[in-house]
Amino acid sequence: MPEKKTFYLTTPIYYPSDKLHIGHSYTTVAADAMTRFKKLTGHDAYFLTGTDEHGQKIERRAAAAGVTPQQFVDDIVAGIKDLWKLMDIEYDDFIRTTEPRHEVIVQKIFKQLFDQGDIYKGSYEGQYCTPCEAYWTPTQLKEGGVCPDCGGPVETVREECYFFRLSKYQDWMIQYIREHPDFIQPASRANEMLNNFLLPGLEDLAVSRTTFKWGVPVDFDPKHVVYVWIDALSNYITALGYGTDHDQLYKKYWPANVHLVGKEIVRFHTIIWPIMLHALGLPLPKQVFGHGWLVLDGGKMSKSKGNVVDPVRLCERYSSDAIRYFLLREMPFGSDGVFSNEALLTRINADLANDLGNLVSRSVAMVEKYFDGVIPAPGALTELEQALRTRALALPALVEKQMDALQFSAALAEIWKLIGECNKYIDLTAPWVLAKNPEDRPRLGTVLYHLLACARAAAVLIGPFMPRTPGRIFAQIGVVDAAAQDWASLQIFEALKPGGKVQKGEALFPRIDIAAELEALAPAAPPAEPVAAAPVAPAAPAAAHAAPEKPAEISIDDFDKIDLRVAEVLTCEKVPKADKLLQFTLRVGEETRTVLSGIAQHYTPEEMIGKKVVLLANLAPRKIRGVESRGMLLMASDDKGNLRALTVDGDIDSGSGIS
RNA sequence: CGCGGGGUGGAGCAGUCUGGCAGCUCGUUGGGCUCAUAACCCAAAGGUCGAGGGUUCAAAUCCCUCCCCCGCAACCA
Repeated sequence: MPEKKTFYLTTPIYYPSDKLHIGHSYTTVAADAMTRFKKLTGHDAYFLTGTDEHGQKIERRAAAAGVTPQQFVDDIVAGIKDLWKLMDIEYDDFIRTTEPRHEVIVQKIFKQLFDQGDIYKGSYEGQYCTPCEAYWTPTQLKEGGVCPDCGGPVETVREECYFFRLSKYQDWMIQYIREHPDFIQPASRANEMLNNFLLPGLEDLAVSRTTFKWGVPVDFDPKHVVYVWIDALSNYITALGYGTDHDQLYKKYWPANVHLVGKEIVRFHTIIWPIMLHALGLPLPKQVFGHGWLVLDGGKMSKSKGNVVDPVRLCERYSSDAIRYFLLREMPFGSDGVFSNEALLTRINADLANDLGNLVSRSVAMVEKYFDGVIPAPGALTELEQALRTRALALPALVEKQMDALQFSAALAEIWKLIGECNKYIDLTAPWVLAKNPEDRPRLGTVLYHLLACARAAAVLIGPFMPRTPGRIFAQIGVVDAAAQDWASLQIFEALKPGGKVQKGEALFPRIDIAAELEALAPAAPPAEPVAAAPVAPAAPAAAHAAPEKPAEISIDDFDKIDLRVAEVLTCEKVPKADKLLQFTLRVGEETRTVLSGIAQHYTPEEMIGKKVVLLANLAPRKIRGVESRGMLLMASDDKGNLRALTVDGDIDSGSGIS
């Protein structure tokens, strides 16, 4: 018996500063499906996921929440593990970068790179804004060299810091990518890396920080902590015990077959990580696959838009298998895809309820009705059965081919062709007609047997994608033998034994009333919006849409702090090199002032000139693009991305107060 | 000229590398069937393949120019 082929697969380790959303589920479900598929096809597969728990952001979040960083991440990680359980994610290991097994090795790696001269101590000199605690590059600074964030002065600060010699390996990396066209997938991302980062030249990378404490200390220089690059990326080997004296897993599984990553972090996995490994003298992962994003109707998912999709809610409502199916089926794995509730529900109804669920239901119902639930033996075959068998027997190879290219959607489409064939086969053979003539009874048995046999094959094949469904199908169609549930059994069309009993059960995927569900899924009523019909809406500054929670109740005294004025637009022009900015000159009573507003995508300058608009007049001035903006124009916006300016009903002098 | 992705029936997409009848799912319309979860099956309508030019016997596909959309960056509500 030869050793099983190993297959090591990873997801990124997620940053536990918030609950995860459906996008994280997407990557992880894909990894899980791939792992299950490899295990099903006889590989020794190993699936790693985890969390990247260090860094300033978590340190601050924890402080804001009044807990230690460790408590903070423990809490969120517990929620992440619950989510993976809910979605039937069967990882072989879950690494947390705060675990000692990881931290010790990170220190060791850092030390080794330092000792061999690939990490050196230098200093980072930059323009630092103390109130904002941020460095700015010369190009980011505003006119007059002030902080782009707060408009205050910056100072040249020199911070001691360790650097990793990326530059030394740049040419090697370029050559490696060119010589290994499969290393970065999809291929278009390789071009992106070369053109954007490698060919222009790599700079050495700052790999330590002294500005925060929540990280792995550099053991030989403890005022530094190891920055995210070396800390987080190392997880893929520290989890395997690399660098310890119990490194069997590392020896067995490294190099990884594929790192699944979102397209936003392809860069780190295809430049920094390979160079790190190369410097350590270790082999590189065979492939980094940068998949696309789930994009929402209204654009990218983001907390500030309040359009984050919560996987827990969807799984509880429609079953994790249905959600897993949707994620894997809806779009090709490399591209972006649109997520919408309607698309989800349509998929569930069309593919799972109508095609698959109903096929099992009608097949089982006929066996019960015509054969008292006993699986009939097949008799003589016609071309129809031959065609069905040919397709079913060819299917495993087709699915495997698609899976090896990480084309989950295409793999599922192959399986659904068989399901479609079966539904058509029922129509062509019309078993209910056969049932009326006793002499057609053998033929009827043949037809029903083939339906059950195909359902069995489909059930085995969908297991990696929808782990809960095969068992439910087997129970209904009378598969009890474990030998009829594995990959090898797919080469035996008759693995389903005649004589067994079918058992009609609940609908596998109940059909959904889409209109009603869309209502139910609609987000809680959006906060009252400062709509144009209420020109003097005492609303929060136009950022209301960015805060899904309703603002706290305020008193009239609070409102009195806000100085709203009618302002007349004297001039308006586009700010060069800024997509969204319009620069206004406003008359506010006797006064003239300059205000910038990021509405260029909604209004042309010509449209605005002459309008009487509503100005928040006592907002602290702020420099934007080097121009001081004194005040803010009030805008109404909805969650569809529409934006309209508040104006005054009828004529009134500019400068008039608003209350 | 910052980087990248994209524009294909009403919607969402495949096909483009390697030129050869424009395809899939959903939706719409008509028909069939009654085993089944009002499911299933068949058929039809619907496309200047973003625009223009070029190469070719032949272009969604290759070359050139242009327009538009999205993401990153920048900036902003």
